[in-house]
Amino acid sequence: MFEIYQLEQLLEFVKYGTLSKAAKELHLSQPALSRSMQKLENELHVILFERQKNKITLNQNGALAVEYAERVLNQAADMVERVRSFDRSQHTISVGSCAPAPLWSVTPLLSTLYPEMTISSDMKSSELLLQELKDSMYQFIILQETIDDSAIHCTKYGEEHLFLSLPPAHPLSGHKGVYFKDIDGQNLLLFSKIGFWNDLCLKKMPSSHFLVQDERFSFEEIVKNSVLPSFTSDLAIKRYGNVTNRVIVPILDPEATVSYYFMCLVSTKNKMEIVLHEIERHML
Amino acid sequence: MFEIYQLEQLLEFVKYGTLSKAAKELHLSQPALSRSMQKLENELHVILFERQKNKITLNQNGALAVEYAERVLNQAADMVERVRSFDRSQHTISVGSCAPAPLWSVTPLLSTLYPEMTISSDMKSSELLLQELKDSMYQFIILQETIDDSAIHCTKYGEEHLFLSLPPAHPLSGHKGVYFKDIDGQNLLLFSKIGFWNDLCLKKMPSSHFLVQDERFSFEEIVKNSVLPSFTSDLAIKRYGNVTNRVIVPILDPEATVSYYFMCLVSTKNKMEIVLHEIERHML
DNA sequence: CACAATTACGAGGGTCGTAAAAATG
DNA sequence: CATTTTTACGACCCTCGTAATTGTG
Repeated sequence: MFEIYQLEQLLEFVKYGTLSKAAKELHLSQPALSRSMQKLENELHVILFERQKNKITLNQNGALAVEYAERVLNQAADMVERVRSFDRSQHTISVGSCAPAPLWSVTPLLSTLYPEMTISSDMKSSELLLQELKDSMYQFIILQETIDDSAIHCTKYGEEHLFLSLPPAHPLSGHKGVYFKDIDGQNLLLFSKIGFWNDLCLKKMPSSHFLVQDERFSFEEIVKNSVLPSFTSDLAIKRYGNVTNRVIVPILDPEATVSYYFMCLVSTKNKMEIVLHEIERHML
Repeated sequence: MFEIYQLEQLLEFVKYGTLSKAAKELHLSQPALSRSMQKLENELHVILFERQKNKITLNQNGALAVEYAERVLNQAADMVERVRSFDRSQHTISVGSCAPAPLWSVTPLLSTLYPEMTISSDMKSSELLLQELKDSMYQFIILQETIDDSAIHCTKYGEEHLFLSLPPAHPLSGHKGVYFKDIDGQNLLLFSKIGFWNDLCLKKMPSSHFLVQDERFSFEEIVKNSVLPSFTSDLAIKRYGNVTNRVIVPILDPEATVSYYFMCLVSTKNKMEIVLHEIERHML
C-alpha cells in the first residue's frame, strides 16, 4: 500500500507543475521526489505520468489518482482534527459569551469547580454561540436574552448597566443621565473585546467615530490622559475600579441595561448541576 | 502526519485485541508494533491507549481514531481500486454476451481491429449486461433481444439454431425435428458455459437431470462415448465440427432459434464506427 | 546555458528484530 | 510459568542528498 506522504507529494506536484518546484516546496531534493512518485506508481501498478526527457506531466490515470488522493488526504486531516478536538474536549470546558463581564466571574468559578480541566472562553455573536452550544462545541454560553428552545436550559445570571465615562470638564458631566443620541457624533474611545456592546454602539451612535483600543492597558491610559468620552459599566468598575479624574453618567436608553442568561444543553443539565447551583449562588 | 501503515496496524490491533497477536498477523515483532502505536500517538498528539503493565486497550480517543482510520483506509483502498480499474479500462475492451457463440467471432474480430488492446469477455444475464454496459463496464454487449433504449445502439448480429445431438440408436434419431417436451425427463449431457441456454434448458425441461460438464474436452469425450443425448447448435458445429457417430435433430420450439443483437452506448457509437461496420460485414 | 528529470552512489535516519525487564494471572 | 508490554541496542532497509547524465528551449 502507498503511504500518505506520497499523496501529499503528488498533490504538491500538481500544485506547482514541476517536480523541481514541488520538491523545493516540500524541502526535498528533486531526485527524492522523482523516486517517490515512481514508487507510488509501482505500488499502484499504474503509470500516473507521461514522461518526456525534461518534462513530466500527469496522464489520465494520474489525474484520477489526484482526485482520490485529495479525498484520502482530506479524510486523514479530518481524522486528526476530530480525534484531537475530541481529546481536547475531554480536558477542557468551553464557555462562550456575548460580552466579557460574565466571563470575569464564570471562568474562575469553573476553574475552582474543575481544577484539573482547562477552561476556554470565547466571545461571539449570539447566533453562533447558540449554534455551537447545540453542536457541543461549548458546554456553556451566556447571552443577553432568553431562548425559547426545549433543548436548552436557561437561568438568569445578573445584569450589567452601561455608563458614560467623562472628564469633569465635559458639558455632559453634570447630567444625571444621558442618551446615546446625546453623544452621537462625538469621537469616542472604545475597548475592542466587548462582544455585543460593539454592535450596539455602532447601531445607536452611527455618526460617531470610535477610537478602538485592543489592549486594556492602552485603553485605560488613554482614558486617563485624554478628554475623550468612553464607556464603562457597573461590572467593569467593580472589577477594575473607576478611573481617577472621571465622572460616570448612567446611560438611560433601555438597551444600556442588559440581563445575562447562563445556558447549557438540557441533555447535560444533570452533569452540570454543581455549576448551575454555583451560578445561582454567585449571581452578578 | 501519520502514515497508512500505522492505521492498518491500529485496525489489526483492534481486530486481534493484543499487540502480540496483531504483530503476528502483521508479520511484525511485538516491540515494533508497540513502538509504531506510540509513534501514532505522538503524531496525533493524543493518547489512544490505556496502558497497564501487561495489558493495553483503546481509550475513548482510540475508539474514535479507529472509526476514522477505517474511513481513511477504505478511501485509500477505493483509490487503488478505482485508479487500477480505470487504467485497465484504458487498455482493455470488455465484451459481455448472453451466450458463447457470438464471442467466438467477436473476440478475434476485436483483437485484429485493436491489436494493442486486451480483449476481455464475459457471460452474464441480460439484465446485468445491460446495467454494466450503461455503467461503462462493457464497451459492447450481445443479447438475444433488442432493447428499446435511446441511449443504446443496437444492431442485429445473426442467429443461432439449437439441435439435439443423439446416438444413432436413440428412438428420436429418425425424427425431422423434436420439441423440448419430447425429451423432458431424460438425462441430458450439458456443457456448463452456455449463458442463457442454461436457463432455457431448466425452464423447458424441468423434469430432466442435467449432467453438467465444465470442460469442453470432457464434454465432447463423454458425448462420443455415451448414448446420452446432448445439445449443439449450427454455430457450434461450424466452430467445432460435428461429433462422429451422432445424429443431429433440429429443435422446433421457437425458443430454440435466437437472434443476437450487438450493442454499444450511443455516446460511444462514433468511436466504435469501425467495429460496427465489421460486425455488419461479418454477420453470423 | 538555465532548467528539468533520471540514474548512481554513499550517508544517515528510522524501523526492525532480538534480548531483557517487569508485571500479571 | 506462560503471556503481555515496554525499553535497550544493534542491524539493516529505505529514503535522502549530492553529483553526474541527458535532454530541452
